[in-house]
Amino acid sequence: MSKSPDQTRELLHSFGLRYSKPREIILDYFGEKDRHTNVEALYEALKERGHHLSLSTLYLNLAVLKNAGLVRELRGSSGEAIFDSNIRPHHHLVCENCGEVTDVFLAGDTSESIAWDLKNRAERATGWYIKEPSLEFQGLCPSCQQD
Amino acid sequence: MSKSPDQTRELLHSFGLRYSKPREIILDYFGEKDRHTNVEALYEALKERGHHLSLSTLYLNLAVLKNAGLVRELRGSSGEAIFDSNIRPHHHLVCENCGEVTDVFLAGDTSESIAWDLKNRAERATGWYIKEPSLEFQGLCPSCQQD
DNA sequence: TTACGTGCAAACGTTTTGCACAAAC
DNA sequence: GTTTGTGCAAAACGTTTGCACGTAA
Repeated sequence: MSKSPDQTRELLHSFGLRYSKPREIILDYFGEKDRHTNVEALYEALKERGHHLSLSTLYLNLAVLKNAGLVRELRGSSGEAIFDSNIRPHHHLVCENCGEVTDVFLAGDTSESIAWDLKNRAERATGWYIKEPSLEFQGLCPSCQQD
Repeated sequence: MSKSPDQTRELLHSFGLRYSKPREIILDYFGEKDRHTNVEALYEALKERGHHLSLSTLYLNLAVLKNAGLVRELRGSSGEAIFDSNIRPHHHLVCENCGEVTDVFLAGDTSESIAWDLKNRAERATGWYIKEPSLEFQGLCPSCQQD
């Protein structure tokens, strides 16, 4: 469900950000469905749709949107940035072979409470502050398991 | 407890690897205590001890030692490789501010069984194979919490 | 003696930066 | 009118590679 330019403008303003065309294009892309994409892939995907945003614009705006809390950043198996449009708390599986990323929402809020429990215990054990009890597992996606 | 060259040679052979002086130097460094280091920091630390190993030698050997299971690799908050000499199952906290990494061993084997439980449930929910139920939390270390 | 490890320098992919111009407010 | 965003090109950064030489087995 893509938003109108005016809705996007309001959304950005409500997060304290200026409106710009590139920001609208990026948010439209992410807003369509849950997506995980690295910057190069985003660049290509937008180009295919006729939107030629420079890589520096993408990097800058992804950082801005991330700081505002509109997207999440995670790391692929070789360390590249991957941006996730789903900001509801959930976990990730990253395929070590092909780089594919999938979300995991475990049944009910149980997985969240387990993650919170781990977070709380780790905080007590170490004195650290843990920002987000979101977990990233390395593994193999179904199709890469067949090798 | 640093090993003698002969012990290091045997250790490497028992993992199917050849002995070399750089491998001994790296293993000695990691063997002294639990360490987390990125490649640049390892390079500098070894140089201070009078060991001038090239970066390519470090990268290559860290990959070799990792594949053999003698060290673990994780990712820092900006995506760089960090190598961990402690290969017992445990979790990590990564400081988003200064990059510091600390190990978390939660009381008893409970945290491991929780992690295994999460792993099993995520595998069932998604069809993925999850290699290692080791978790990496992003957060702030005690000294960076004071900012 | 054969396979493998080393160091150097060059190449590589990803991300950041400096700058002149344009757009948002 | 002032502040902020954009695109380009160049630079920076972490990592990998090709190659001639040295070392382990």
